[in-house]
Parts: sequence; C-alpha cells; structure tokens
Amino acid sequence: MTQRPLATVYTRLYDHYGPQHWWPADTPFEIVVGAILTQATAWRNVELALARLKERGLLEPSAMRQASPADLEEAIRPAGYFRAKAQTLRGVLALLEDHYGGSLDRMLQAPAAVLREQLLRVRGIGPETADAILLYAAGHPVFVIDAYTVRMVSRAALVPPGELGYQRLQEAFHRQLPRDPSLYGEYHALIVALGKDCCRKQRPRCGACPLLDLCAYGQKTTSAVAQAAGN
DNA sequence: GCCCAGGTGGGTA
DNA sequence: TACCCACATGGG
Repeated sequence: MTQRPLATVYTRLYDHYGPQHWWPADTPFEIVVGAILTQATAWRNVELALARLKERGLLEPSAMRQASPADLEEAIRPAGYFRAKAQTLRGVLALLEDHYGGSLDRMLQAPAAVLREQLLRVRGIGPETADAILLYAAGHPVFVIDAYTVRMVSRAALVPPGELGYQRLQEAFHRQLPRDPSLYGEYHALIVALGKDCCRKQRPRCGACPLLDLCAYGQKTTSAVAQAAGN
C-alpha cells in the first residue's frame, strides 16, 4: 500500500469507469433539491420526482416557496419519504429567505464553513447532504462521505478502523488528495459507480474483477453501514 | 413477498 | 457510545 492509498484508489476507479459527469442537473437549485431527494433513495426515483417538479414549474426557489405543502409533497412523492423531504425543502427555502434575501447565488457564495453550519441546522439535512450541496452546487472542496465510501474504505482497509466516522474519514480524504472540487466530485461519483456495480452476492465475473479488493462483497449493505459513518 | 436504494433524527439502554 | 426504528416509493 502506498502512502496515499485513497489517491491510488481514485486512479484505479477512474481508469476503470471513466468520468462520471456529476452532478447530473441543469441548475444549482436542481442540485440542492436532488441532494435532498436522493437521501436513502434510488436515483431513478429522484429523477421521477424532479421531472414532476419541472412539469409543475416548481424547480426554482420562488415557485417552490409559493407552492402549498400538499402540492410540493405530491410532486416529490415518487422519491419516497415525501413528507419529510418536503419539510426539508421548505427548510432550505426558509434559510434562503432569512439569510440571503431569497438569492441562491448569494447563498452559494457564502463561506463554506458558514453555509455548512446553516445547512446542518435545517431539519433533514445531515453531513452528507450538506457536503453534497457544498461540493456540487457551491463548488467548495469538501469531500462527500456516503455509505458506499464507508463500505469501500473499510472493506479494503484504506484507513485505520478508528477513522471510519464521518469527520475522520472526510479528513483522511482531504489529507491524501489535492484540495480540488472537481477531483472530489469525480471521486465521490466513482465510489457510487463502484457501489452500484460491485457484487453483494458472489458472481462468476467477480473473480476476474480488477476492483475486487474494493468491492463490498460480504459486507452488510443496510443502515448498519450508514450508522457506522455517523459522527 | 422481500430486499435495496447516492440519509436523517429520535428513542432507548 | 451503540443500536434500533420510522420515514415511503419503485424496481429487481
């Protein structure tokens, strides 16, 4: 193992999967909304919800703010947890209104540490969602840790067991990689690609897979992993 | 029918 | 701190 195993793994993933072109969205607001809707939810279902928001003209801050709670819930229903997520979306709109005069641009230009604290105070936004918004919508060099990341890192023993909590693991990525938002964005997307691709049940092709040592085969895939990532 | 998906927050011991 | 559980929909 090299001195910067997380950097080595990035190269291997990039060589294998190529660029992922994340975050898939037309506007920064769509990134913010998508980051909330995708919590514990397949992206396919998020796309359904985003399409419904677009159809209804609700995929911009002012329109979403004016929508009734029931209409907002109905629009995002396919993404699951729709009542909780609608409340979270309204929480972000309130933050936008209260601190940035309703201007998303101004919010995204705020210092990363300030915005992160403000986002974490919104009910329904935890460290992963806050960091996804900071990275992909605001362009801050903040690494996003998700369940796939914890699974890969623990499976391949890329950091000591005591560093699997969200903050410690994030620090390890920050330490071992150049402080570059595009790199962080690509890396997180590649980890998700690996997580979706790799086997949970052993399949014939697994033996030949060059990424076998990173794959989550044999690991629990449920909230136990996510919990391990909790602070 | 069962398991899982790009989490979060609240409760209990 | 360490687990549990609710939250909800849609696809394999």
